Amino acid sequence: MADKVNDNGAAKSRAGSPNAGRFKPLADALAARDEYNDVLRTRIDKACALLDANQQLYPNTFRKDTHIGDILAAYSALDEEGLAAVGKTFRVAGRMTSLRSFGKVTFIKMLDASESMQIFVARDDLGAEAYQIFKKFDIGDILGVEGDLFRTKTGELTIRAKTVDLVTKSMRPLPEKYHGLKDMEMRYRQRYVDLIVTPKTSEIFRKRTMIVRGLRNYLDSKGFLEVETPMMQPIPGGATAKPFETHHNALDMKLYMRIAPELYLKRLLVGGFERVYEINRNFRNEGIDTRHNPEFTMLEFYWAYADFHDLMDLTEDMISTVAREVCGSTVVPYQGVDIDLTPGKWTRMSFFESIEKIGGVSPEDYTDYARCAAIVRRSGEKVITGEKLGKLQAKLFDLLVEPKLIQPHFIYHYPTDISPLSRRNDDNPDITDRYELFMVGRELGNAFSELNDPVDQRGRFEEQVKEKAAGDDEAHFMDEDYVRALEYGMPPAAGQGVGIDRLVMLLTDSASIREVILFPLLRPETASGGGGSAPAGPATGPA
RNA sequence: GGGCCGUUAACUCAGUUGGUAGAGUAUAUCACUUUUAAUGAUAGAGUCGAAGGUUCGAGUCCUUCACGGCCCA
Repeated sequence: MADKVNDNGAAKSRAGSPNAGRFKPLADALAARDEYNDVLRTRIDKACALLDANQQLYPNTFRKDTHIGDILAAYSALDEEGLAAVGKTFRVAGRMTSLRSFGKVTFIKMLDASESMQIFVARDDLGAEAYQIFKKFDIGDILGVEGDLFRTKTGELTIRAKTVDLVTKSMRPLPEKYHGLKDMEMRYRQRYVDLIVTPKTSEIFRKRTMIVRGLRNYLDSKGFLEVETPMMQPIPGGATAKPFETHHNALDMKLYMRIAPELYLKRLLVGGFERVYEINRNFRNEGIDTRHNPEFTMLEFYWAYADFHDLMDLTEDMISTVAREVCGSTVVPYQGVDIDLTPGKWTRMSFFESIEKIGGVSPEDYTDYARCAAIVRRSGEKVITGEKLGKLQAKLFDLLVEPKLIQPHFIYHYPTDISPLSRRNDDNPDITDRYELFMVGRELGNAFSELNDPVDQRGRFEEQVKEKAAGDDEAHFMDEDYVRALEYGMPPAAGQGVGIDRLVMLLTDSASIREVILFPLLRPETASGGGGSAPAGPATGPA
């Protein structure tokens, strides 16, 4: 099939090469996917020619001694004379991302893990033979360069190459240098390409790491112990969500991917750990949109001998500290709006007060089942028969209040109906000492004083089991072992969950959760569907 | 699950009332020893997401499907 495509002269030269056979599997695979175009053919021809010239394509012998970022940091301030006085050569390695050739002299840009900088490659510096080889290298190849520093006529700090070695041949072309990679699907599917050509993308993921590290440092400094609890659970608990199911063969046992670590972390409070946290993945078998990915990262932490008021103070301090570390300010821009995370500026308002003041629904309406249901229906949400008042009120809140909470808000005293793991308020058993944290119109955290009365907890689980039986597949399971743990006695405590992906979205000004997850879940590629004609994975069944 | 939008060269995008498919970048060849999206010349490169339909004729109109994006539930 490949033979039928018009070949230019270069391919004919490959036909006579002793190394041509090495590339046949690649060419065949590309042809089978209808990807075998001129550009790829030329790359193979050039790679073949390099082999013919005894040039290894993937040597692991070059060793760099300097990162580009270190060179820029140390020498950006020096003028031409200062650079000449450095009297040192540097060995750098990275990907060639652009190339401007003037015949006997070429400027390239090299990108390594730290930064990008210009390299000046002249025939007279390399020697004619090495320069001929260099001219076979392509944009996208990983090169190793040894050279010294100088400034070009336009003043740019540049490495003058004494040697240029091929470190890794790239067989595929990079996207266009000016417009970059715009196709969202390809950016997500081929994140490796996105990371090469979109500086903003690698910046987001560096920041993500800084954010997670900042949270860890903060909690560690407060005496919290990081722990790891099961991701595969026989009884999924700790949240209202649909779990993924899986199966353990040797034990012939149904297992669920966890929807939250909560119940295990609280078992640790029973066990005597007084401050614990976990940062890890949760899995929820629900829809995918700009703020939901089936697997997402959550911070949960539990603090004995504290209550939800203590948590609010800690949360303000923790998030503003991380924002300052990562963004340099406690005021961060998000999609055109400045969000003020400065401690003390976070609004604290009760759930019902927010429904009245922000949602514009009077107590006569939201405390009356029929009126509440009518407002929910009018706002476009369904009311399920037998649904509890607390659930309707929560829907009211979601519809009328949440989208309006742009600046940080702690909304506290949630209805007990929808808070099966929270401690009841001492003065009013219908509400709990629970809050949720909102900003930019979405939930960022969920926290409460923990319910540690085993009798109350058993009753709440039983309520949930009834709801599950009535068809609510998000309702909680009964967890006898958890209740048994409480029966041993769990110290009074408060705990919180923080959605890390959403926090990263906020602190990196990202509109979609997929921008802050390296490999967001996508449907498998198909031969005819988007994202280029890339391989269909094993997940793709017959049509 | 519903609505809207997108899918054209490797990348970024044009494509008129339906009449044989275009540009820039990239690639190849040539020229060029200080460029910054280098420049100039020449050339090659397309299953117009897939499958049906309407039509003398479909990138364009219709239907279904796939993948993605945004909004809603």
